[in-house]
Amino acid sequence: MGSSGSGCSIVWFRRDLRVEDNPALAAGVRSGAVIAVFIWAPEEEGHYYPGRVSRWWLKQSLSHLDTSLKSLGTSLLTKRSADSISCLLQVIKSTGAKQLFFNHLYDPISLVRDHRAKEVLSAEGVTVRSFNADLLYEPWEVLDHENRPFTTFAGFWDRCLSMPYDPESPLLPPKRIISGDVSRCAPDTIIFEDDSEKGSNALLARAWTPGWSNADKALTTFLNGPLIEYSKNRRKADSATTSLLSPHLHFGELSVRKVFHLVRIRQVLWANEGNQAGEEGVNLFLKSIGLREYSRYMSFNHPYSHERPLLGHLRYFPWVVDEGYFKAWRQGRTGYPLVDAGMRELWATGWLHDRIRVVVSSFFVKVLQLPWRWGMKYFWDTLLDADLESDALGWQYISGTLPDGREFERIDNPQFEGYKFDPHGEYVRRWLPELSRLPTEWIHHPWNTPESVLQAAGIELGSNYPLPIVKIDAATARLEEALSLMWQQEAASRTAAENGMEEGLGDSSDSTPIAFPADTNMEMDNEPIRNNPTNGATRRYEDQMVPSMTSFSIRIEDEETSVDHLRDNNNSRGEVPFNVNANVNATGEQREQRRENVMQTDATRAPPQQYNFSRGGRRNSEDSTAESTNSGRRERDGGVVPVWSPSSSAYSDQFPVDDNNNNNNGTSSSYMQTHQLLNWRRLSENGVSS
DNA sequence: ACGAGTTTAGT
DNA sequence: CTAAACTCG
Repeated sequence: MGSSGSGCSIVWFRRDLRVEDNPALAAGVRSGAVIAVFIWAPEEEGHYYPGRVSRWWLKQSLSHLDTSLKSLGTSLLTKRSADSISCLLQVIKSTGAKQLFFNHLYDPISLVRDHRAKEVLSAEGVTVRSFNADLLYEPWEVLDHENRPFTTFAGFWDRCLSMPYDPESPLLPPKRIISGDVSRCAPDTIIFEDDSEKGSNALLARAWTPGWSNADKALTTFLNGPLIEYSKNRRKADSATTSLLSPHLHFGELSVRKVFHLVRIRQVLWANEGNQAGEEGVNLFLKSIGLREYSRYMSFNHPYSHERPLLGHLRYFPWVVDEGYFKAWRQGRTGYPLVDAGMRELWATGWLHDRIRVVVSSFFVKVLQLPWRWGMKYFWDTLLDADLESDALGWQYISGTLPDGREFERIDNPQFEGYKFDPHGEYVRRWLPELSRLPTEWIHHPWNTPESVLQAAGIELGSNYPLPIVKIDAATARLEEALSLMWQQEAASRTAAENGMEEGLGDSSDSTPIAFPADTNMEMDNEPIRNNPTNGATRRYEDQMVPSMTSFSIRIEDEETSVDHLRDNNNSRGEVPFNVNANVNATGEQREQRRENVMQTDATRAPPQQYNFSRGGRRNSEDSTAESTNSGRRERDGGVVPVWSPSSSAYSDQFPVDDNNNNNNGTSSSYMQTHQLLNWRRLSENGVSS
């Protein structure tokens, strides 16, 4: 039966570890014999080597997938390599495969690698096709009325929910898979955990069952239960009423399109019944799905956003580089019970309620004023559902580096949040046994608890539970100071730029990020922490400067050019087809075609890489902007243009003239775009669907 | 990333 | 008078 070699196709599994609604797999099955491959190449991830619990999940999930594939007639070929592409080449050579199918990823590393994979393998005569399996809509499908990417979540999500066509319907799993011949291609054994990790991992299996069909069960459970109460319960730190789907979603065990469809069915049902709460819950849940979508959207449109704040002024924020603070935060010894409980839970379980993630990260950035990339990296290392795109988005929101994020100057007080999210202190008592006898009245602020009460509860502050490592009012003052410093430096650098100094003042010379601390492996040493971890630690202010990403060349323009740029730049970028919207009124079949073509086209026009929004708009300050919609401050951190090919680093063509198209006199490409926009409108008016 | 309470802009 | 925008813990 092994249809020997010729003509068989490789389905390259990555973060789409499911057989259901997997377009790449479906395409492989349609075209004949299939070789399913997973390549473990963590070296490619740079310092984002997956954490222990994440690797544990991956291991389980792969073995689950292998079992499913075996029942369908093939199996999963696992390879270990430092370089996915050369590994694919090797598999292709040894099996004679003629096609490669895979599903899209949107993290910066994958964008570059997958683009290269297409170039390299196509050059070898392999047909390469890629698909959307991770999103409701591809990032380039969701544009504003001027065909530019949205810069706020609200705009983005509104658009997603009102697109003229529905997300693709989920595909059924294949009934049978014809196995390609892998007899000449030896599988590698992948080591996902070392011996020291096995013990800790054993506990995980009690709480979680990875694997796509288990994901499906988890989804059903959620839909039939917690979803109705979702809006009610989400205020609580403790509730088991979250969907618990995120790790499944991260590894693509669950199709977000399926989730969306099933949830929408519930929504219609409950709307008909007049179930107000249920409908509200649905909207909230969908919004969290939307944030996940948006994280991919942001990553695609601003691929450096996991390294670098999107609002430029944050570049000048004097982060407190203090590993003592960092350690206290990690160990749950900050002196703020809600924060500490969260950090202990994270450490113990790899899981944290969404609400508490906000609390601990906000504390990290606003009170401790540590560089947010450290926190993000710690989340990456410890979360079971660690997801670079989602976490980058989350941390950027918290850090106030997004136009619709929380203002930076506001400090969330863990004491008040404690009584909001954990009104009875149950959550704190569960994770901080040393406080378990403290009455609810004091549970979220032990530092001003009367001595007698503390004694009765067996607490000695500074000894078995720390005093606050930073007081809130001190933090507020320090934050104010830091912010004014930041604005000063920002202004200084702006005038420097205006005085004709080098435009590209963001490029590599002054742009090393604050390095991760040496012990970023984050394993918690059990050394008891002193009362005040900052004693003796040198506290210094440093810029968190623009990191240099090896794969991209980053350009920072000044304002004048970026405005022009906004209009007429069609910066070239490999992945996005120019005519993405061209057949909006296409049939489903045509749309599928389009879907499959996406990311193969080279003559492409990206939506302008622009981030010139005003933040906090209305409270207009010193600014001179003439932008019609934005009245407030315009950030100088305007267009940053990722260049997709790692090799083409020279940025000679700052205003590339479009050679396929008629020339660009300011609005050229918008002829097409306006044209398409009309189609879109017409389409939705006619209610055409496919 | 909130959400309840309050102010202000818009019709 | 309603909706959007602020404020604030």
